[in-house]
Amino acid sequence: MNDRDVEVLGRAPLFEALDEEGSKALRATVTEVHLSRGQTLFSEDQEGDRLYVILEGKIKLTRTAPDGRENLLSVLGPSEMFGELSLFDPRPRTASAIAVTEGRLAALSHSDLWPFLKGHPEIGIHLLRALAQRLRRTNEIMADLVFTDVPGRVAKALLDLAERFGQPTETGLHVHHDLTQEELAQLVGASRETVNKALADFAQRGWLRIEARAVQVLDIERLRKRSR
Amino acid sequence: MNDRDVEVLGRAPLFEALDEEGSKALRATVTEVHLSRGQTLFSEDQEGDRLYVILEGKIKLTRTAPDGRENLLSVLGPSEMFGELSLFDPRPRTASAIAVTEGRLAALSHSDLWPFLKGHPEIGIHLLRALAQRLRRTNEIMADLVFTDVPGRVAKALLDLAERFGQPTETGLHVHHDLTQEELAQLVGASRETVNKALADFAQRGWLRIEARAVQVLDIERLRKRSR
DNA sequence: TTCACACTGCGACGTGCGTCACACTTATGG
DNA sequence: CCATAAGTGTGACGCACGTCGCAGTGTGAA
Repeated sequence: MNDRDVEVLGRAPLFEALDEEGSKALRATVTEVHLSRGQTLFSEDQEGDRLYVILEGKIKLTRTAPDGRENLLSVLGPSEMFGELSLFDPRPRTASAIAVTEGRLAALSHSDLWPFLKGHPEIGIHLLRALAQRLRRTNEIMADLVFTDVPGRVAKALLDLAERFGQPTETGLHVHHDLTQEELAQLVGASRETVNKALADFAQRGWLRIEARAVQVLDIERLRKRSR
Repeated sequence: MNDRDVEVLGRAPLFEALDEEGSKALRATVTEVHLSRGQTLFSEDQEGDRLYVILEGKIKLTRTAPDGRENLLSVLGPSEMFGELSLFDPRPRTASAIAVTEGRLAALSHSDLWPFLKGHPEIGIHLLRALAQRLRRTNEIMADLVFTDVPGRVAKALLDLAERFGQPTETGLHVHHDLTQEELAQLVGASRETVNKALADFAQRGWLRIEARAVQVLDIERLRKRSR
């Protein structure tokens, strides 16, 4: 693990609260995992005894309905944590984790974490905050599913991805989200075709340019307006 | 506060982890609040410095869209806790809390809770578990919004309410949920009319009988099947 | 370079559910 | 106990979006 990895790890809620000493001790328990695009890290219904922090790349969390249709809970990037629910609430995983891009993860096992948590109660507070934020965000998304139409949800998703993964350029904001339109559709809870039409409409209006697994946002204000 | 209240309070995640001594100390900081049907306990966007545990009655948590439409996040009963998100993640409330029935609550202020949390780290673990469970549940509901049709969601909501508030009788399961059809509709993210038609259809098939703010579930198996 | 397969683009069509309209029934508080 | 409001039941209608079908466009493996 290089210096950059240490920095990325340090921004995860799990490490944020720790001083250098504690952080170093926890890092010592980390295993590194390498994934290539499409590879499954864990699947729904499996027992889970690990928690992950992304060092590099992107991961999607998906749920599969009994009939095989999928929906995407979230797309996560560097410094973000997942798989922790089964640490606090020991049950099988309720989502699968699949690599959207090639990447590397830091894996922390429950058996290492438990004693550490007890020895460092300040982490608990940070984790509670992280979960509270997630819960708020999830409630927000639920409300959107009920009240906002598909184009609006697509606009919202793009803005969120732009905020997290966007790179400013001369012409606008380059958002390399690495998602196929199918995945984007699963993320907003709509069909691939409808999402495609919404994107085409936005492009038509000059709000963005569509690229392979990416968009160039040209008029972020219009997009923002459409998302409300 | 009577013995029964103490017992109800003890089943809340906040008290669950405490021994009699700790529990007693925390109870000493509690203020009791009385509400009548329709009364608002707190509103969206307000600063929140309190957390509540229901002693008696039911509370709904609602969100209001900019255009005034509402959606119901959940309906809570005795021993259930709410308003804690702003304790861990200090921001204005993201939902309003309104009494569905007359009832009584135990209110705990953040300023009393913080030092207590630091002195009793075991509570943190229980709270993490409670939040993890809520997050799982919320993800479940989100998936239903995407994949399940309105009658299916109504069936699911009824089964959930039945589990939490149902009373067995000779003829079936009496579920006095105390919700109007309008509220039930907001809970499942549909219009009042559509929910009414779904209920009428279930009643028609003999799966349940509709009563004022309640249903008699007659064939829980059929209902369960329809919910999947 | 070529073949195969994944991804994108787009029109035709059907339908689940929201909206509107209105009648009827049940609470409730003055 | 009556008046008014709140809640329930049901049909007519339209539209957003899902499904289907197919053509065009990468793109990566051999």
